[in-house]
Amino acid sequence: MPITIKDVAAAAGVGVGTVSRVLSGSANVSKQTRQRVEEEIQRLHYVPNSLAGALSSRRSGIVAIIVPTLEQSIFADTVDGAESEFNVRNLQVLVGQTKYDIGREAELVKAFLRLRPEGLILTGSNHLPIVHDLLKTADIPVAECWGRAETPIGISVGFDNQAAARDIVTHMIDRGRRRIAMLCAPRHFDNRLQQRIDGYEEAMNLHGLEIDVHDSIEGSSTYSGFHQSGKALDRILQQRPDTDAIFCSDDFNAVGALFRCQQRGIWVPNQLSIAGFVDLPIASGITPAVTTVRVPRWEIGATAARNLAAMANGETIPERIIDLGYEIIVRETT
Amino acid sequence: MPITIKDVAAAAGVGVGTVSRVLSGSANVSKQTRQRVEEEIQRLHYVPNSLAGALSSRRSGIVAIIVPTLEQSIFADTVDGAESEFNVRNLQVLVGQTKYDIGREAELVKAFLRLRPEGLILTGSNHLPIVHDLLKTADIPVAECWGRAETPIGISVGFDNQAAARDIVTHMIDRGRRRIAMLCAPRHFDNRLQQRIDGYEEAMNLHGLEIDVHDSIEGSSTYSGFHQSGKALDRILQQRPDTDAIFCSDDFNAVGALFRCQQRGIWVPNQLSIAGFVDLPIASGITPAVTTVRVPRWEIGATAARNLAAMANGETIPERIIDLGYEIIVRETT
DNA sequence: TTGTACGCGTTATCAT
DNA sequence: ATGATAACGCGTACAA
Repeated sequence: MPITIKDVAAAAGVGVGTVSRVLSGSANVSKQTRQRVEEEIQRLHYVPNSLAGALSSRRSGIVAIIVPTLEQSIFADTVDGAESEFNVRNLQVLVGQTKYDIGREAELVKAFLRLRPEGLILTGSNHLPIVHDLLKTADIPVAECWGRAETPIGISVGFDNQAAARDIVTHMIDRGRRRIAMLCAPRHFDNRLQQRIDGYEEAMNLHGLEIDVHDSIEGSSTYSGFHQSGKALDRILQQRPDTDAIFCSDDFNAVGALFRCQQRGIWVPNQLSIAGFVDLPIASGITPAVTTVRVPRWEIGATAARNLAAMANGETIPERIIDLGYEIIVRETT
Repeated sequence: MPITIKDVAAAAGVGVGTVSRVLSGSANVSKQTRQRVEEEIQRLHYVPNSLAGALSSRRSGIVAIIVPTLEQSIFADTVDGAESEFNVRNLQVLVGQTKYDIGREAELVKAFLRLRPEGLILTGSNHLPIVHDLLKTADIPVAECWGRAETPIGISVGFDNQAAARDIVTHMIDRGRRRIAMLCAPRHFDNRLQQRIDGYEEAMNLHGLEIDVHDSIEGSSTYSGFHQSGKALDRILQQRPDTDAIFCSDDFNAVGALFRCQQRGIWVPNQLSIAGFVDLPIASGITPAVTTVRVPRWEIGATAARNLAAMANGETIPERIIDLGYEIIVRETT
């Protein structure tokens, strides 16, 4: 019932090979035949079956990207970047969300691999052993994102979370703060947040300051609003009223803490200094604007996509570890 | 080189048919053979080729969703919902961003259709004619989202944008506001924003009030921060200093306008009333909390996915037009 | 319960 | 420049 390349060939009075050549833009087709074939393609609304093409050519034209979540626009921006770059290269993009579950990541990898993608983007570098096995035998270009993997499966595209955290905490110390607490989002099965904690501790230790890390959320539930960060702020100040600065593992928590300060009449930054991480639009939008670390979340996806596409075409990538850097954005909260 | 079902069959000493049955969970396989086959699958890290399977079975296990953008987390939440529901049904999800370009949408549809998806989710109901043709001959389940299409291609999953806008503007009128301006995001090629304008005008006309619609951004560039909404607010108040309320086409613009008010010392809601649309986390997070229309953005994706999956399985859907409704959330800015 | 063989819709090779 | 035909890797009768 569905119309195939044979129907087109028959209608145009040529062989299937010729139609295939027209479709792939091969030069070895005469002007007239090409036009006749193209007319039939139009007329019959013929849509080539890529599944069959992929099976034969061993190139699926499919790529995949797996992120923790599409909420909060953090990784969504990475998917945005990847999709944008893949799109212009005629690569179709599969997405999957792990919801911070390393097991679901493995399931997604397995499912995607069946579709024989020409490249795969993963978030972070903490994967189940089976994922490593699968990826090794699949032998396709792989990019691990958002961190700085020392021994990446394929390539690594991201930035140094620990150094970024260290730098922004150092900035607060330079501003005269001494009792700096850290407000941290749920760490799930991810190690990027741990790296940020490490960076915080690195800076604090270097200056002989006391470490004080708090979870923004009790238990392991997922982030659901600014009020949670506000309550976490309350807890911190209750335990240590002389806290003079708070480093948050992301802007959401920083903004939530800031709102709570405004409600309680705590003067930011004079009484309390606040810094975030990621640099979401809201960080620069609110007053006072939030000091934060700008991370290249869109570029991470875009760069990973570009490199994967190149590798899929047999090109060789100069650097296996691509560090896109970060930037300390000093605003009004510090 | 890559290992196929034949390799597994040979290794397990059975026919390919048996391996296929094991893979599909068919009951007609003896315990022992099944186990032997499964062992070999494990040992060889065999990953079935879905491209071949799809070609043979005529079921790709692929679905696709096309949204305007993944920025701002508005449609990203819809993709989140869709992915979540598709995922539990073992359907792999292709995503595409139109970037508000109706032509890019057509290209994406064309490209996705080659992969023979079992379902397709589109945003809105304004498509190029070619898209209608393609979809008609493809004959697959299609869902149009975020609006309330009267004559959907397949099904429609969303809410009544015009009624929602009308209701929230009516709410402001009920609160005693008379000079209500509308601050509108770039309308691109989308008609949902036009429907919100229609709703605003409907409410205003009903009460004999004067209509005053402003673009949040000069030209057609895309939204890039709260300050743009702030400048738009300045323009509105400059032209009509007696404006006593502003209805914004989305929360970003509402929040941007609110921030500007705070900077300028304009007392919200007493001096100026502000309402948004969508109900993003920031609307309830900031102080004063923003009155807005809560729209079921995650549910839109999830519901579309569930119904598409059902239709792909040959089930019949009771309603072609699924209206998920909306909710006026009155907070502190009105 | 199991194996065999055909067909799915392409691409690619080889003649012509 | 073009046509015929063999893979590609799997599902699925059908036969055994």
